[in-house]
Amino acid sequence: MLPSERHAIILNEVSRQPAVSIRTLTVLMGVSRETVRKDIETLAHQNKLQQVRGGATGILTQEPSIEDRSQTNAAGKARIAEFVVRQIPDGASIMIDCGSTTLAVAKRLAETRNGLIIYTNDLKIAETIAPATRELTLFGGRVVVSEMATHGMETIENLTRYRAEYGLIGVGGLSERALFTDFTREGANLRHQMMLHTELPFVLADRSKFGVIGQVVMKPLPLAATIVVDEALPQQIANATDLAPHRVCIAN
Amino acid sequence: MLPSERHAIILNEVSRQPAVSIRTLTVLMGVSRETVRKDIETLAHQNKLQQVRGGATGILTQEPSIEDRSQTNAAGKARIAEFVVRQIPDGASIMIDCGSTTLAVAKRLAETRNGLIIYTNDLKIAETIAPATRELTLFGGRVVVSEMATHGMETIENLTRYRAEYGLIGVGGLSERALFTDFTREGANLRHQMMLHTELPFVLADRSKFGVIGQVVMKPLPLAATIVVDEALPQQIANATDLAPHRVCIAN
DNA sequence: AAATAAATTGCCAAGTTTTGCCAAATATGC
DNA sequence: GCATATTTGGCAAAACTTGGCAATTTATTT
Repeated sequence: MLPSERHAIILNEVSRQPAVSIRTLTVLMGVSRETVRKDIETLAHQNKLQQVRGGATGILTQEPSIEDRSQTNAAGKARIAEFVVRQIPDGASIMIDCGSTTLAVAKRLAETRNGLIIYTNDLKIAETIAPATRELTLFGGRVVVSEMATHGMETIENLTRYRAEYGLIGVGGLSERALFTDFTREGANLRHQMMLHTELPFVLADRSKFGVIGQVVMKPLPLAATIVVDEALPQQIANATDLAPHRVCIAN
Repeated sequence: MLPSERHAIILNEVSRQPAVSIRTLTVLMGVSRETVRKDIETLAHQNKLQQVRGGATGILTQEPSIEDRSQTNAAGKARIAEFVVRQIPDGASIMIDCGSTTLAVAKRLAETRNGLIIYTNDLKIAETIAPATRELTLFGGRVVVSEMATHGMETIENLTRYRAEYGLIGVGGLSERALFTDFTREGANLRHQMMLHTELPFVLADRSKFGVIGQVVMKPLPLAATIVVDEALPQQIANATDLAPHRVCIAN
């Protein structure tokens, strides 16, 4: 039994089960405890699995990134993600905006769908959803390092060449006075263009966005846009007349 | 038993099983250890299988992730990285090709430089080098998932808008007969364009590329191109006349 | 619930086996 | 007879096993 064979077996085991014990592996492969332990050590060093006392577990793809925004109202974002994913079938073409809310949807899509055709300007989303794609297109341009996403004129130029069935679009804020707002002109412009280039744009706003007013007011949404929130809109916002023509869905 | 017979048998074995040991093959074919080892060496060199300690495995045991490729000749790549980084000052503008060798350089740049202006088509490189950048531009286009980099016509269109002082360009193979080669037409084209859009293109080829012949032959390099290797070129390659006008640096 | 005993596991070092690599000798094919 | 292929032998490096001991976990007793 070659080392590489053993490695393949171990990786196969941890991929099928949450964890494997060294003991199990020794009888399975007919080598000593110590050998198995060192194999696991090697593989752990390569980030192929995680070494734990008595054996190994699969790598936890959930890296605890310093993304504080992803933590904000994570439960609400997960509910929105679950709701939106139910509307989208395998093989759909989707344009995905950057942001923590859309990232939550991308994660869920990666887990439950495949053969997708994806367009995005967010590097992290691209990486997350890559395994579930048939085609993956990244809009080029200047990278805003704090968001790890491309923005600007060139990005929009890139974007306007494409058209997708579904759109997943975030917002900076959603308030009574200004309705949809964003923090940068470039971001607002990009999001608006995304909505224009998708058949069914979903505008995602978890409750941490309620009452937030950004510096840039967004143009009125296309009529096809569906607004998805994780709890009922505050009365003042819901009454805003400009919101009336749009479908508002509460994910739960 | 002819060499070609043995090769056929070995390839047949690795295609039916995940791995074969040298020992098994010696009794199967009735030849010595050393002969089998050299057969495997030959076939591995032709990319027909993968040589591992004690035997061989099929070429597609599992997708050769970027992490794995980064580990082949990691020491050589690190030396190349160290050498190249010494040529590049803080604040320089650099165009970086995708690949494991260029990734090694990007890592080192991130550690020791800052205020860089970076252009790249590789998502992983973008993430790695982001903290050290003053400006970071990603070329858009279709993402090749196995490499996590954009390729194709649109990427080249994006690229041709820019111009940088330094270029870090990888290669698919470097051989006597075909000189610089690549595995895809798109990749070769992209790399060529990158060289045309930089003042000082560094072509990086660690020794794992020596003797490798890709399907696509690259156009002659611009005269400004400097070739960086981690050990002296084999004599046959060094003698190739097309290489004469270029500066060849050995990193050590 | 606390203390103790038993079993499991991690880690280390020494000893054994296997393997890679090199060079010389031998065999094979043209 | 010459060039190439293969085997052989030897050495160093790497991998594997074994046994021991301390640390940790689990079971049992008080």
